[in-house]
Amino acid sequence: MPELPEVENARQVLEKALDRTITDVDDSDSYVCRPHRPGEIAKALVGGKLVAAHRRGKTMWCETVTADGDPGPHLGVHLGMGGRVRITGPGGAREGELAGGLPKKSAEEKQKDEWDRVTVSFDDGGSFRLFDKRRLGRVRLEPDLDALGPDAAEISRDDFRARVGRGTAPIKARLLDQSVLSGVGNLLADETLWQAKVDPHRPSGTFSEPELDELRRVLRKATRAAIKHGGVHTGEVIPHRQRDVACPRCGAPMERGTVGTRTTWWCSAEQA
DNA sequence: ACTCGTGTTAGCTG
DNA sequence: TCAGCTAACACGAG
Repeated sequence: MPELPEVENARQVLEKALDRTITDVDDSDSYVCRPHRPGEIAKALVGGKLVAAHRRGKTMWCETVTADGDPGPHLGVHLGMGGRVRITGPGGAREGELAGGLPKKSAEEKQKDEWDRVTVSFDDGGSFRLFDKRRLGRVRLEPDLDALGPDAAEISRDDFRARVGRGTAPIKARLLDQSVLSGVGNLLADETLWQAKVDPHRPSGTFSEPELDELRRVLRKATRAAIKHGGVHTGEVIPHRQRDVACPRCGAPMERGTVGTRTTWWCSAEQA
């Protein structure tokens, strides 16, 4: 679920976990905490604090300090396909809603405790948890950011031209490649290409510089709007990713197919 | 019962 | 070596 806008939302919530002394870490889920052994993350963090929460693309990480106030390891957090950040306050009281996922379908959305895959407990009785039904999220020490391209919301015009405007794969696949630029997921890619009236199948190397500049402008606009409104599902075309639905702009049928291994929707008239 | 999926990545191929 | 593609991952939802 989480793409760049949801992760930015989650990062802001994660800031509520800063500057609280860590008393315990449950890192016993060795799949979510791979490649660490159980206890390894706990040993590195207990006694210290998280002091800053950063994000690049869909990856978050916290700076930490040790009990002595020296710089500690970075704590990487990735929400995967459906993870969310959950923060509790002193005494364990809930602090706001889960951050980073879909809007609630119903008021009584299930939140089983066993779906808290990693828990960082603080001396005030509160905690930070990675809530993730599917366990495709990750928590790890010293996450490697080298393989990530520039953040999709920050990438410069020249960088975008050079990184996106090459190769023979479909433009959609290029936008989804986190090493090219980071943060674009399946829905944000569809939204951006629809807004820009670009065929998702078109090879990325065939775009002119003005076309790339326009694509970047639309991507940044769609990304900012999604952050502001609470997620990619608030896009203009995303609600129209259904069978027998017309393009909300021109009325032509929306078409469905697979591009770059992912389910893709596009306007049969404007994005052909 | 069975298929799908808003993400990542190891491994294969040309 | 690299760009591009596929399967696998885990498990709930429809």
